[in-house]
Amino acid sequence: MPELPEVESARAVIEAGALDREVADVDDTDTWVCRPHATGEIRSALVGRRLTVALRRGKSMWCETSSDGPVLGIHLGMSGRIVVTDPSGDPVEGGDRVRGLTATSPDRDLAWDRFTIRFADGGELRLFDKRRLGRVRLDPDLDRLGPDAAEVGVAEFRSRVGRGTAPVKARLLDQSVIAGVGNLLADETLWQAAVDPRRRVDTLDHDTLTALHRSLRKATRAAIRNGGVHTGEVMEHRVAGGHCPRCGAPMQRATVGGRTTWFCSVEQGPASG
DNA sequence: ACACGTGTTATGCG
DNA sequence: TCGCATAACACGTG
Repeated sequence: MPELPEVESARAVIEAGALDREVADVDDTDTWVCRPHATGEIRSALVGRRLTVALRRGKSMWCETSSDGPVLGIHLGMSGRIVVTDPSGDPVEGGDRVRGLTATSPDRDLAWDRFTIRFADGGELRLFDKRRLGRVRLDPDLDRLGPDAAEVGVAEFRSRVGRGTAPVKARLLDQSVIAGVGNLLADETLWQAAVDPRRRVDTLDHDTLTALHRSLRKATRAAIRNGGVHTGEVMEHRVAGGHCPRCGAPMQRATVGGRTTWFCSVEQGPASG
């Protein structure tokens, strides 16, 4: 799930529930997820401190810590979720509302908790991640991320996305170009703008890039508002036998930018967009 | 049993 | 060195 909208929800949960609480203990024993740190390294850096602010850029989020402590970087990967609980153990509302209750259910598989902060008040912040592709690290390097997809202005969007010769979808997925767009949000954006995902960016004119920017902002904000990228208009039609919800033509499948891609065979065909 | 996947990154090639 | 494509990563799910 985690693309920009889901990460923003996770950040908001941390902001609403995990700040200004003293860290009593940390479980950082999963050194696959807590890379490249040795067990105990993140723990000793955080115990006694408090998270002071929760920030996000694209799909990366991070927390600053008190007393000039290190920055705690968290990336959800493909399946990570953040759960914050109050002193009585109940989850803070606001995130994890997409689907699957296992992250918050009391009988969840504890092996899927890959990183846990225990607060002195008894509550916790957990990274729940079945696939283990999430990452937790101190002082993450964020320099290679492009501007946030929800914030980037149209002129910068056109100049960055329009550079090069890659297919437009691959360009949208490149986090160093624009940060936050994943496979589903890219398909939704391209469908909204009626642009062929396979089209090279050097064939896109000024107005098409402008339309893409508008569609991206619209799709991103709608997804944040509605609870995730799965709420996009074309999402349920990304299946074999699916049809374009606008014109009724068959949806077409291809691999673009290394990812499964669904698009309208007519409106997003080679002769359009 | 087997293919697939919402993300990132190392590697290879022109 | 740059831009781009692909494989690999871990592992649950259909």
